[in-house]
Amino acid sequence: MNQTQRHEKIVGLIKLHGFMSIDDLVSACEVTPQTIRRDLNQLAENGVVSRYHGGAGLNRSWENTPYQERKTQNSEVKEKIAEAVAAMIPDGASLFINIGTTTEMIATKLLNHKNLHVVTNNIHVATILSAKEDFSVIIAAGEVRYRDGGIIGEATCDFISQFRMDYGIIGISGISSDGALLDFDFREVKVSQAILEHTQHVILAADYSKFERRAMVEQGHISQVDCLVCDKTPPPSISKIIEENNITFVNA
Amino acid sequence: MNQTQRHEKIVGLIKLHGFMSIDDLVSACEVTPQTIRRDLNQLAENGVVSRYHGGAGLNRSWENTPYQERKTQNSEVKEKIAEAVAAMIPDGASLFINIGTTTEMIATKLLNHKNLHVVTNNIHVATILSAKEDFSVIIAAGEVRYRDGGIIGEATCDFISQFRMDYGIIGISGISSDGALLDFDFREVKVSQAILEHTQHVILAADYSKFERRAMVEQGHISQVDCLVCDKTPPPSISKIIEENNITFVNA
DNA sequence: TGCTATATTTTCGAAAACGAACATTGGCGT
DNA sequence: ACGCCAATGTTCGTTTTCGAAAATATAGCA
Repeated sequence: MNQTQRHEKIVGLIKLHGFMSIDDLVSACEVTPQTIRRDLNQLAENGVVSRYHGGAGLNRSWENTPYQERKTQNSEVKEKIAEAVAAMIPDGASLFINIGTTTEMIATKLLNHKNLHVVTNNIHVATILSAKEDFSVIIAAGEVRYRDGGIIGEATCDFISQFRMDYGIIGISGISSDGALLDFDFREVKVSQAILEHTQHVILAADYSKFERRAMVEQGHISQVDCLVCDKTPPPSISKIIEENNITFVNA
Repeated sequence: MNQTQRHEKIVGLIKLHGFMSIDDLVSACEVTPQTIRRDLNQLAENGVVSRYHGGAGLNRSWENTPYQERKTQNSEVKEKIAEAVAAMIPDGASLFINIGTTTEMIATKLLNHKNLHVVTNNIHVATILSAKEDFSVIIAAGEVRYRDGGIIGEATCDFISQFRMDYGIIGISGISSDGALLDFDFREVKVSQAILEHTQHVILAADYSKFERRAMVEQGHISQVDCLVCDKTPPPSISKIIEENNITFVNA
């Protein structure tokens, strides 16, 4: 096996397992640790993998830096929001979870629940939750968006519409001052609308930064949600809408 | 933040990133490296994460030892088969990829291709391939099986049947001596049948061990495939069928 | 208050991993 | 055959990480 082949093999193994120690790779490739170190350093220089003391793991920025950046942006805040949302979901509930880095964080916080029935169009959420044996995880069909693992398209909407769930957990790109929910991709919006229409309790998870963000496509209105979870009290204009529509506000 | 919360946070971060170094966790949790080590050792003892020199990563056996074991079983052989299959797929082709550890390996080998159109019912394949911007990856709907990330069910079949692809890459649980293709889960079989029927060139990837394995459900017959990729020449009874049906045999 | 148990930091010697320098091997072209 | 070059193995001093033990902090309770 030549160097090129070994590099491919190493990258493959790392992608498969998430992390490989030097020792693992030594026994897999049957070369000396030194050679593996050289390989890993080269691969890390090219940005293919991330080098750590003792081995190498998946690249922090898997060709999609913007997504990974967003993922860690505000992660403290998102975590608090995610915990608050997870606390609202009882064991055995059925729920939708849509696209968004916040909803992915929520998924990780749901791993201690029991017997959840989840329908999602987020491939990462599905992967995270499918690790639990007692969960039933159903994934919607459609094209997988390379940026963030979201599944979108007409087929997705049709599929979503077959269900009627207890809870719908939705993230959002932005909220305008008149209470409109905004997003960037109209196909994603269609899916969110379908979720809004087929859910009893809609929980909107949004950190405060969303109130200042503008996005192109209108997805619905905040009056359609039953509960808003945020890290701060929203601006006055929104607060007023929340009161008028009897929306529960949770300050995480 | 108390110990329990920190443990949750650590596990969450590791699940999110695949691997976390001690330093990463120190800055994330704002405690001493010693504390992180103690936490990680505890978590590793409970089998929640895998401890490495310099940090901790996803558990090798994420509650699903059998799957991860299968994944590394015969990995040398599977890799050769996967490379052979990937070499047969031209850039820009459209293809189905079904469930199986071999097919996942094939997916990693396809990452150097360009402009592929992929329909799959394997969530891991979708995750692997969605990292490529120029691929269009479409995932089937249905329940996500916790053991191996396979998507199965009636909705899956209906969805698959909408397409008509150039190549179908299928794995298999076993092949009986009369050439019947066998599997363990009848819902998975339905999906495979749908793939067989809607594909021009069917490529069956099977290492030699499959010829000795028995499984319950009949999925089809080897005469339905156009190409068999294996690491050794099949047993005589199968070889005869291959010749009679003009099936291309590739010895990886 | 003082006691106890648990959690965390601090300290330090041992073990592991690291990188640099050098020796060895195995093509490859002249 | 010869030398060249890249890849790999080997050796060794340096840096990092590890884990045990002692010191400090925190919380609960009589």
